[in-house]
Amino acid sequence: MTMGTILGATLPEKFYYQSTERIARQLLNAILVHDTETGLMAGRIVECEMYQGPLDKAAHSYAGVPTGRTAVMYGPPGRAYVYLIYGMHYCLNIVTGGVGVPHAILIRAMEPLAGHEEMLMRRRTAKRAWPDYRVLSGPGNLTRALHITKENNGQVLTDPPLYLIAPSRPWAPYEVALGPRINIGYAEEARHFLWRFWIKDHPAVSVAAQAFTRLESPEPLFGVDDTI
DNA sequence: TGATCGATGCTCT
DNA sequence: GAGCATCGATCAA
Repeated sequence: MTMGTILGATLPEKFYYQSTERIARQLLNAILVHDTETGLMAGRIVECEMYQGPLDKAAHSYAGVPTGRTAVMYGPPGRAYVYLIYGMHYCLNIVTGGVGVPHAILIRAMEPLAGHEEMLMRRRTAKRAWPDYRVLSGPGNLTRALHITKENNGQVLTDPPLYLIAPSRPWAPYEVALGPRINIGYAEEARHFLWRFWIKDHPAVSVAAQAFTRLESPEPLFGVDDTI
């Protein structure tokens, strides 16, 4: 499969003005592209988690006041929020929620579609190599493979180098699984919210907690037929 | 196959 | 100064 057969239209700005919950479900239909100096890399999003501002004790924006790190979340939606965690891993979020409403969606896993060699090279360590289908599994792993860093923080997602597109043809049928988010045990009642979405049984979903609490039908991608 | 632990630096209190 | 939206190596079984 070539990129020409995969790539469809770039998701427009108004895609990001839908509710965070709707965008999270639709992201499971979308493709993230990173156009770098060393080549174009792309993957289908298969797992994500939403974080919804002051109502959500797990969110960086829970305090409700912008800080140096979280300022991007308070700005217009459709931008990248990238932060460093545990001193060594970057995590990529898509800002949603509208200006002043600090929501974001963490991308946790993707299915590789283009740039496999580049991704595998970036993920390789001294002792291990990963199978192709797991090269973008895990929030820290996918940023490493796709070379997404602090440099991407605040970038708009409607233009290169980092942008979201619709596939040029529908994906195979799938079910959407919902469950609690990963590694937010500190978040009290919010740790029970079913704010993690993934494609049921997809092999690229991050290893932990495949067990789902609820199943849903896919959410059609915004305007895929007639609006873009 | 699963549990544990160390790495490593930034952000916010 | 404490803790973190993680990962990979190691060790036990």
